Amino acid sequence: MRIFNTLTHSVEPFKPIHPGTVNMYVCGPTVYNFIHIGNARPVIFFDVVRRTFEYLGYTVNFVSNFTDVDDKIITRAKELEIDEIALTQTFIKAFLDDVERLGSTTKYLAPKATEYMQPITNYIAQLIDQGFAYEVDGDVYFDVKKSPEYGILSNRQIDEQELGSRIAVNDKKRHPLDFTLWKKTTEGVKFSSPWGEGRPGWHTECAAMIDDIFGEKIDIHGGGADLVFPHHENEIAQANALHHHHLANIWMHNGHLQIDDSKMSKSEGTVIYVKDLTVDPMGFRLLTLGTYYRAPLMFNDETLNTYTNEWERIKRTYSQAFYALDLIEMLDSEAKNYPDIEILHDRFIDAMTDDFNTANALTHLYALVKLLNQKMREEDAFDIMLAAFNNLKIMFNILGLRISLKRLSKADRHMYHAWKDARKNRDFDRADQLREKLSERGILS
RNA sequence: GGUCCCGUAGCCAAGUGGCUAAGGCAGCGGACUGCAACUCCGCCAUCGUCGGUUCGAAUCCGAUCGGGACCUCCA
Repeated sequence: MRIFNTLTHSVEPFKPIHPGTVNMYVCGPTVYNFIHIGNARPVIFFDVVRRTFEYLGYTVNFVSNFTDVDDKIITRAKELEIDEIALTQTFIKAFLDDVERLGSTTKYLAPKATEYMQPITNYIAQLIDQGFAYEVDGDVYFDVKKSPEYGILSNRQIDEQELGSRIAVNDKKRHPLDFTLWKKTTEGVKFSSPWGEGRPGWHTECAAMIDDIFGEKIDIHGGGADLVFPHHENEIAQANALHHHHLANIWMHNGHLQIDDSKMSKSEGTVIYVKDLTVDPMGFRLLTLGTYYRAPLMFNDETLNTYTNEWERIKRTYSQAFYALDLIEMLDSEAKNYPDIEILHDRFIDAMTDDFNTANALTHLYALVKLLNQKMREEDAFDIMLAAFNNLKIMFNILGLRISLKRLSKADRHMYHAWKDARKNRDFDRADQLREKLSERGILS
């Protein structure tokens, strides 16, 4: 397995800290709204990372947090005139529903900031004790000048930044890049701390959770490319201060989704939510996997339709093979080995282990689909069909492409054979009736 | 001002020094078929522009044009 590491800016061989185990953390959502299709990219991609490692035999400890205390949450709760707890509960559930719809697993450790106050305040206290943070009027800031490596991840010189380019400079800070660890809060949900009532800063939340949950450096830390600076830079600064390491061996960042239809641009304020996707979510998942994860992902109606149709095509082949094999009761048979199929499988895995090159992996999946279609046109190629089908299933599992089919009932089998007989006897009225029924059952497609 | 991406056929997208530039969609031409759908076979690009390095470049360097990200809480 080779992975591009933002920290070293190069592709590196993956070496787990503990053999056979991958400890990974992905920055989760701030739960104040539904997630949009851009948020869906890491949800899909890092799920595939996890599945790939699991296929390779690793135990993956996957953690992704919920930021459930934040200014945006306070603002949104006021807008909707509900309390913050109700708001975050609503959107945590909505998030998990979307994750499920996108075909990613929801079975992972998902710590909430509000439930980690003790570890977080302890973490901040340690930073103050060791001289890396300072308190001003109930706020606590991290002192970036105390961190000699500050800028190591994002390759920035702290004094060359255009200060206040987006946000007014806060004069309580010793240096404009100093970031908030604890923020004095007068409204909304607040927590007590040695520095008075307030709430934790976002950057310290993730760092403290990782510290508490894993207790050591982790293998992989992931998130969107926009998090490189300042969020992940700040996480590294804190870990470096307390533990003299970079928090994670490998930092992975997915590129952004680009909507090139101006009518749907962010500047127009029209955001597409995952919950509002009208196509099969698997089509969207395939679209996401069709592009290398670090490259920008082009999204528009045409690309969405292309991949949705592609998914229909793949699904059709899979389903036809499934029923063809079920009809002759071969689904549970032992598959033989065929070099042509082994090669496609191996190439697929090679692509996946080459920094998760899903775009290349898909070409081998397409080749397998084609092979399966060729074999289904032949009269008696069931052995090789079975082998191809089983391998396609493996690829589906790694990519998280979901399809559930029910095995044929006795009635289904009768209907199928009746259809075949009707065609043979040139009773086309009856054949068409049966074809329609079989299509409704999903057996013919 | 700083850091960093990208520009490959109508569309999406691999490839990052060397056989005739993957793959998919769309298109075109065939085959199969009771009809239709599905499916299969075949065809379809010299890599934004200019210059340089090299025996050899889409791949390296420079310039230029065009698009984009980040520079305090946005995946």
